[in-house]
Amino acid sequence: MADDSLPRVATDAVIFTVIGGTPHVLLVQMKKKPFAGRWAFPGGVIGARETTEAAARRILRTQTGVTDAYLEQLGTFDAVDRDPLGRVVTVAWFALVPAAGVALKTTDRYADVRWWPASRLPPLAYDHRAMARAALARVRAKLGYSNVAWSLLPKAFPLSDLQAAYEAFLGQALDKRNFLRKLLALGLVVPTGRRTAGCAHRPAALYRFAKRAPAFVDVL
Amino acid sequence: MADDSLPRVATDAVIFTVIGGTPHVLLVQMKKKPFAGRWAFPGGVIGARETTEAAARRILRTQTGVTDAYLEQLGTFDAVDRDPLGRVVTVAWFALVPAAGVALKTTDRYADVRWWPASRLPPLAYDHRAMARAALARVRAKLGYSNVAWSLLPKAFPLSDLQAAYEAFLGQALDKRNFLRKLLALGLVVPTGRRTAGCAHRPAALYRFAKRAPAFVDVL
DNA sequence: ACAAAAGTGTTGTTACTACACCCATGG
DNA sequence: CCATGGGTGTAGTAACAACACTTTTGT
Repeated sequence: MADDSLPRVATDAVIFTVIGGTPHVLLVQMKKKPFAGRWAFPGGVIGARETTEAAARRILRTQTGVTDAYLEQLGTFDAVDRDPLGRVVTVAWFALVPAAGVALKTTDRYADVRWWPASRLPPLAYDHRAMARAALARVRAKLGYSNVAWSLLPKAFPLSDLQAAYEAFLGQALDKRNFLRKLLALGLVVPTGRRTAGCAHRPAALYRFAKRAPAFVDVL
Repeated sequence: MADDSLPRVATDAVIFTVIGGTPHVLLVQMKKKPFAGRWAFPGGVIGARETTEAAARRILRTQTGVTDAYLEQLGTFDAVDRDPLGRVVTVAWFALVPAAGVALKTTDRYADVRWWPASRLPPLAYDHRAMARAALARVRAKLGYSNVAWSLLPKAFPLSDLQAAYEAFLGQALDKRNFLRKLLALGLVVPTGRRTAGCAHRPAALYRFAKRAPAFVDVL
């Protein structure tokens, strides 16, 4: 048993993706009391010589297999009674991953793992509802002033997919022409020269991000 | 002695103000080894039933007497070796206070307390240099898209003081006319009807913030 | 031929930037 | 009367928003 006077330090990972034009987050279903059956963000107490960032990367890898996603510290949640079993201070991180090629892996720690639409979450354990709100607000803002959308898409993508990702998180429709113009003018995306194939309509040009690394840009 | 396998949780407070047109931060001089004589942000391990926000408010009150400043979580710093005496995870908060009416109070914990110009800091203890960089970047950004500048000024102020605060943090000159127009158009400041007096030049109209509470606005 | 999504230009409006002179007060 | 900072308007420019039809492919 841990010393009652010292808080334990944990990490929670809020993992976002876009599925079918709407933002989704990864939730796990808890096994243990007092939240058995409840859904929550995957997380846990950090190792003795582990940083919270390393823990977040570990969780991301364990649950999704993704290793190079955009990962950012969201903030620390430390209300005294947030965990009924004792004082736990948790550092939340959020990640953006492309939906394609992610195979969710359940572990024996959890009863289930699932993508949930970010706007229709089930009741969550701990203070994870507030965490979800904060994370969604952060991602929305971040998309507007940075290039982090690269982390939501595969290396090459039709422009409509990128636009759909923006529309999904921003919750509003954007104009195709203005959107393309802006992104090209900023040098954010560049054409690969390749095209989509096998879809029942005109093939789309594939683009890639000029930089797949965080940068500040006025997208909107 | 604390259990070596459990990190301790601390808070550090990065307290900003504007003095003579340049941004300053509050630093304390450490007494104890291994950083005796070094400057650092005031901070310390949190109480058993204390949140990091409460701790930050306590530190702010203790060092400056200020109780109602804008306070925001900056982020958590948790490199394994950031404290040579053992694992300490610290949650940094930053505050904005008006220079006028702040009487710095030293405590017996520290050898000295002083305002330092944010661009010319002495060597700092721990990872506080990185903390300072992050805090300054955050404040700069925040001033651009929010009304938090209210926390840097007294309740009534001449417009030139507000402009000086912006210029101090942004590091660039702004145009008087454009600045006033923008703030009025946004409804961010309103004239009080009163004027400055006793200065050796034309008296300035005093303004106040429409809201002295956090809000999002496109200032720049 | 039809369905489905891709691609492509122009125009009006708005917001931003740049800029210089006179005014009120204290000493 | 002089020094100091306060106060005020306009015009050019650049960015943004709104908008509809044609093209290419698969079935």
